[in-house]
Amino acid sequence: MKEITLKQIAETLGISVTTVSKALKGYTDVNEKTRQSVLDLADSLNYTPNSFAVNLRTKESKTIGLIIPELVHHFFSNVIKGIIEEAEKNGYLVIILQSNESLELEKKQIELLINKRVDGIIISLSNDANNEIYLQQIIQREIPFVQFDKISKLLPSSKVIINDQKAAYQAVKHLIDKGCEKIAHIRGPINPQNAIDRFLGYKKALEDHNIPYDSSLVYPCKNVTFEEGKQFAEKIVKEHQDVDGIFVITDLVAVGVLAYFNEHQIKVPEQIKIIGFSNWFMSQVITPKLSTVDQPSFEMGEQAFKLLLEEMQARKDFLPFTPRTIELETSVIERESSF
Amino acid sequence: MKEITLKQIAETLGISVTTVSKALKGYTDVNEKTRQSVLDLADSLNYTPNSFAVNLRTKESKTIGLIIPELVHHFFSNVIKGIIEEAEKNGYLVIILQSNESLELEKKQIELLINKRVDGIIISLSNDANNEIYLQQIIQREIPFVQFDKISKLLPSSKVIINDQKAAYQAVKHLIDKGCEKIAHIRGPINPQNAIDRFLGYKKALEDHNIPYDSSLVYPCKNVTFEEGKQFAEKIVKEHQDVDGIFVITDLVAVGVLAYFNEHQIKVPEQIKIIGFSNWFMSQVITPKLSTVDQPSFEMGEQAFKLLLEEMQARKDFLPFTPRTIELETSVIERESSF
DNA sequence: ATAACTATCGAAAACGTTTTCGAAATCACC
DNA sequence: GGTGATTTCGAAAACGTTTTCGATAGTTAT
Repeated sequence: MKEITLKQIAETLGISVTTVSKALKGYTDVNEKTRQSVLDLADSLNYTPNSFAVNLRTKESKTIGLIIPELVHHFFSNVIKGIIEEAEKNGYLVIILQSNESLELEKKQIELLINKRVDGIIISLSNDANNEIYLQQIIQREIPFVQFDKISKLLPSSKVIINDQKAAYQAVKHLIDKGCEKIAHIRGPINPQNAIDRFLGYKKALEDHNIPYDSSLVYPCKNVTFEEGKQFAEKIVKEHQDVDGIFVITDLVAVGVLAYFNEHQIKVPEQIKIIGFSNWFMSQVITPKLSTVDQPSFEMGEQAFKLLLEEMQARKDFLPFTPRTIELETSVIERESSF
Repeated sequence: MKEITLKQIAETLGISVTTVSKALKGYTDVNEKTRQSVLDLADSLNYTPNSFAVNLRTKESKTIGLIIPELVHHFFSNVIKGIIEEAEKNGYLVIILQSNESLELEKKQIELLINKRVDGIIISLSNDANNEIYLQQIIQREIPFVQFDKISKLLPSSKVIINDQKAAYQAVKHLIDKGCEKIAHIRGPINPQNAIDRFLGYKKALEDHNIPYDSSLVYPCKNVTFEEGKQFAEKIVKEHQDVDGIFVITDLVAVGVLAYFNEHQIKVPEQIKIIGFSNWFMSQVITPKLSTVDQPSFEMGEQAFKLLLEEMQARKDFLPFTPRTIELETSVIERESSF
């Protein structure tokens, strides 16, 4: 039950640890015969290098950290999947942590990862995060670092994003094209960049189509939940009887809106048209099926890891590295809720 | 930008590495004055121990591995969340891998984790896994090991499960109580233990209520998807016009069934009543709302980690350890699809 | 004064690997 | 047979920590 080490192999073969190590790592200065005998013995003993020792020696662990606000979430699940698969292809493992949208926790998680000495960090910020010291610290320590989705523009790191403003613009334009003339917006919280951008896209689409902007038609979520969707739906129809379209920050909330309308016999899309964001799976199975904006979540994860890998390799080779930003395409998906 | 080490602290303070280490770790044989000076300097330099060296020295990494069949999955997302939170409370980090329901990948992932020398492994098996060598290997190597949800009874490890047979029995009994007399079952794949147990629960419930079992009413899924739900729904109504109830292996598939029925004006629950399994979030937002069996997924994750921790600590203290199995409670949730 | 403690420190080994550098042995060539 | 090149090997240092085991100096008891 003892662990197999280079030393043991060396002793049974009567050679030095150095030679064993070299044989296993494909160095050329080892005789083909000894090389084979090492390989054979290592194989029969099921030898695998002690990763703790390798980490210490090479100063890397082939492990990255990932921090997201919320695990039980269709969009983030897909991103995680993309990151894990791409990481595995390149020999990296992924440690996942949750910030639960709490600055306190986010800070703690980052410190955990730094102390753990992961080779790199990928993060989607919690709602209130912006340019905190603990985030700058990552960059000061020259830890490879990629932001995605909910980013801080102030932090000079690589980023994977969509053009939220443009995507929102297209969503709202879709409602206008369908005949909506008074469009409400259930927006995300005040701070996150993507909530701001989607709001700006909403506003711009109205302006470009000569619809006056009315700030009382904008409802900011606090927690971005299904329940909030129901609450805002009620508020909207009570405060503005003539609203005929709603653009919602994300599908989960939009589904809440639909649920309220279904319960209160408000016809969608006849009376009010709705479009969500992110293309959650459930959007296509509810009644009526929810129009939305598709966001390439899996690909976002893949790209995030690729950017991180670029930086990790540059740092290892002492090459200069300048952060890159990748912007992925989105598309409006028209379903029953906006026919 | 250099890493702070014990050696550096020792040199600036003019004392030995040993004393610095002892001061930081609270040994009693170090003078209060030197102790304070060490703590102060370490603090101002933001010293954190190099985890690679600590791992090597202590032979543990405070990291566990988690393998699940599929990340984008309401049930598993919740379990993961439970595991991560409980792990973090106890100072452990979690590496997550996906088997994608492939034996090949599952084997590879386990080898990755073993080579990584994680302190323990938690797994929910892929559908075809049973008692493979690479699974036995975990136990032979005495790596702390916990199975949950999709388990192999043959592997002597701790387990966190529900009583699938009982839960299925109650689901089917619920349909019978509601007046169903010809109940079909869309079951999971052939191999997984929980699919088998749910099927047995279905059968037993029929028998106990004097409803003849008819194997042609049982439809086994291959991939357990939304699409399969739609396909089987069509098959069922074509092959058995008089079916008045369906018990479905999991909500995702049940939602597919509902979707087909909605599209083809088959009234649920009037013509056919449906009950799913697992209480996915979307079940409460579709029309009609889906009855289901609630499974405490988050708690399952918590318990899984707790069992793993028990074993990790026992092994560290060279205490004997006997695997334990925890069985969590389920409950039928009655919604519109079975009124 | 000596003996026996106590308090405080540090040298050194150990964890298992990687890599540098040089030594020894073999070979080729004139 | 001497020179230089090539092949093959291994000693040793290094990564940064933890822990054992003495050593020293100071203190108390006799």
